[in-house]
Amino acid sequence: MRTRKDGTDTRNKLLKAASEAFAEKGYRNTTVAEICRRAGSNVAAVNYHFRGKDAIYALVWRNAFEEALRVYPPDGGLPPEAPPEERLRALIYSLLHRIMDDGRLGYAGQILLQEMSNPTDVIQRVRRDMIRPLREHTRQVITELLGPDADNRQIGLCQMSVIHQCLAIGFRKGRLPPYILEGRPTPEFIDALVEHITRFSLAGIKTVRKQNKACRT
Amino acid sequence: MRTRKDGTDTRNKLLKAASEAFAEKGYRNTTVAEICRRAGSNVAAVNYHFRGKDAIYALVWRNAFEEALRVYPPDGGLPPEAPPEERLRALIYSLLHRIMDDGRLGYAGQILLQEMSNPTDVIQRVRRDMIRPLREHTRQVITELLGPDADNRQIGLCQMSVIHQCLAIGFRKGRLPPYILEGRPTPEFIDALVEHITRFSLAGIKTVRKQNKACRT
Amino acid sequence: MRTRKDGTDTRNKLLKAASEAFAEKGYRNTTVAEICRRAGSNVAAVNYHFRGKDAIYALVWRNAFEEALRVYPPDGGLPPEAPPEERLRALIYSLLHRIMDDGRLGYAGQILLQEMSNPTDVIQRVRRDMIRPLREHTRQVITELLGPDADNRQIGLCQMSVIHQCLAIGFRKGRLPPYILEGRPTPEFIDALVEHITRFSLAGIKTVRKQNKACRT
Amino acid sequence: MRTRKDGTDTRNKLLKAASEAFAEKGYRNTTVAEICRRAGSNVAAVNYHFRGKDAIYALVWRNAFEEALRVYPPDGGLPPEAPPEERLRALIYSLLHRIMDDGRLGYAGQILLQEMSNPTDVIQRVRRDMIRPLREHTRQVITELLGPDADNRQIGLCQMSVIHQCLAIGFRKGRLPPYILEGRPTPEFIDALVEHITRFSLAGIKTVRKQNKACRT
DNA sequence: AATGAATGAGCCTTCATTCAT
DNA sequence: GATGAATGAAGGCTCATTCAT
Repeated sequence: MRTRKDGTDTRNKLLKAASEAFAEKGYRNTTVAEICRRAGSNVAAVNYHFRGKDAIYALVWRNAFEEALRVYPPDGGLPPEAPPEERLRALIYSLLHRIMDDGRLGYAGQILLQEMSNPTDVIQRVRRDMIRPLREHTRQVITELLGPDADNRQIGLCQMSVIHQCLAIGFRKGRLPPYILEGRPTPEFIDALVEHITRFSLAGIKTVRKQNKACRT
Repeated sequence: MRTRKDGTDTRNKLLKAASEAFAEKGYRNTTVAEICRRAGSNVAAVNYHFRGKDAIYALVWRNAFEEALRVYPPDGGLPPEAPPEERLRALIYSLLHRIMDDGRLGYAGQILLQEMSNPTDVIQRVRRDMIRPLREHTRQVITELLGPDADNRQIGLCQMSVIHQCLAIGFRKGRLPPYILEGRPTPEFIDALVEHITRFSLAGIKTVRKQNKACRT
Repeated sequence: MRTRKDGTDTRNKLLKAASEAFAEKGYRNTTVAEICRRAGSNVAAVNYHFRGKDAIYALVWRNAFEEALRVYPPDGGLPPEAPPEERLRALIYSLLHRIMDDGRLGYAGQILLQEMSNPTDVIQRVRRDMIRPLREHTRQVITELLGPDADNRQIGLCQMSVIHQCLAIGFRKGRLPPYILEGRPTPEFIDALVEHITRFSLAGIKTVRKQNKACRT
Repeated sequence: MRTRKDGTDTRNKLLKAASEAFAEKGYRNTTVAEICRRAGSNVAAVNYHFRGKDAIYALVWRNAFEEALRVYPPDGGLPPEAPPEERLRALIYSLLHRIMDDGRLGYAGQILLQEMSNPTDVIQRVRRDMIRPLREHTRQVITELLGPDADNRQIGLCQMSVIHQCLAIGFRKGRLPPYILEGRPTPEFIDALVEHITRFSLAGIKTVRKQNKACRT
């Protein structure tokens, strides 16, 4: 005999099923029917509990994003007065782990990754809104590192240089050449990555800064 | 009365139509029907002349890639003996233009970009095969810059750091914040970008090299 | 804590909500869900209190019909001995107002109109049953006007001629050409209409009557 | 072994199947699937040959309308100089037959009727455009009958009075009381109807005209 | 008395591909 | 060599109704 559940139950099942599916196959290759099947529900379940495919995806993505930020906060627990070098490292650490570590993150990392390498126009606004604070934070750190003489364009370019070194790894995840990483990413490997990107970027930023001073003199 | 074409004609029309369409809307949002309509052929033409959507896409992408490489060779015309710094700059110059300059490239740049920001699993192998030589070339340059003490992982990581700074711009194209670029990318802007990424990367690479020496001593 | 209602409350809310909805969008374009939403109840309410969509619609329509008849009785308050010409005018007056005047009728007029211009097979029987007395009344008046020589078919045809001139206006309501009516129907306009249809019909009926006499002679 | 037909074949089958279905059940109660089934085709056939349900319906309706007009032209073959009384009769004859006579009209009459008693917003524009000339014609005849003193409103109202007496019969078709008509409408019955409506209307119109003269004097 | 989660049947549409010509 | 009619599989969604609570 079937028992009518609480409703939260099915909803959560759906959410979980959707997370799994989206993580594995991305938005486009996941069908509503499959989500419902995985959740043991009827095809109409997604449309009942959420508004449709788009809506449940937006929710799933949002959850994943928030979960990732909760587990790996971008400031790494450092106070705003900490030296910007350390805050840069923390920031890189956070970003890399959000993308790579599915150990503690469950599907979250995968979902983020899927959206990143296969962007959907379904959540454009949500995504932009949630990423903005992160960008502001990064910008702040880089601004400090570049010093008072930096202009907006320089800040923007350095920001891109830093962030995309991290994302690069994400894109490549699972397709990394063996001499960089064998098998799944270990914590040690991620730490090594953090180290590399931090040093590389700090050197780059300092160069830009130096060149600025030279110009000004 | 219609002239019996020799088949190359229709084929080329299809190829061109497909290029246009894929450039504008990407793989997934382009329908076979539309390609054929643009080519003035019937819906079956793609399947007849090629094997199907996947096949024509692979071909189109391949052509775009080769065209881009022809117009902007990665070595920038420099001999292999040129100083690695200059060859790095040439390489970055080449990559950036392949992605951003649709003036001389026609659809090619757009197609590459589409695939980059919306990767298809349809051409994975083709893509990997064609990119490999580029990677080898980059690797060579970076190896020289890092000096004899660098290990494979370091080389790989620096390679990623460099390449993905370039790709980042590609991803963002059209969505760059106004203080970085207003309107469409001008040659001057691309040159500035080349400059930034080159300096930033050289500084990063040198840091890695220095740190290696320190270790060894 | 919510007060346990006695059930009449919710029921009435549903009825009112349904009236609104049906008046605005007609039977087919109104969903059970919307009715319940408007009534502040849950989706099952309609099925619980009534039998389903059909049943509540039948009820709503019946109510609207009765309300309209109450406000605009077909005899217009005239005694049965009043001259048939005046009773015809009263009858036309009543019918036109039932259809057009939503000022005093609330949703009733709209609902009647919706059903008229978009007939449902859901309430066929109810409708026929409720309309029958009206028809009898009209028939009586027309019979008197036609005189003793009229046969059933003539009576029936004249009845249709009269009634459908009125309904015509209803169908057209809101889509009347500007030289007939600008904006919403005013009482004066409706009066003018009553006048037109009455005169037109009386002339028609008299003609039929005269022709009958001629035949008989 | 299946033979690929001409294409016109299937298209026509679909058109015919759609006509049947729409005639029997109206737009809303007809499913694309059923049309295709009746035509012995695949569910996608309608979308392939036409654009979708709406489009095939618009076409079917248009065909029905034109067919009806072809078989029963509104001027009944009379020259424009014929006395307006006769032209009115012809017009009524034409309209009534278009609606009632499915003997010579096939599904056309039914389809027109369906749309009339269950209007679709799918073909609003098409419908209005095709009906306009008819309206103009009717207006012309009535204007002549009303004489030079009639104003636009009077013309419009008389037009409605005339037309809707005809349509009334259409609405009622199949539900006519036995003393008006038993069984299916015979040509004789339709002729009698034409006679009734013509006389009734002429009397009405003359009354309006007389009253006008009175006013003017 | 009332709820609301859950269902299932159905609908229209899209699209890559096939096949007879 | 080329066509285009035809297919079938799938997809997202709507909605009246049911059922356990």
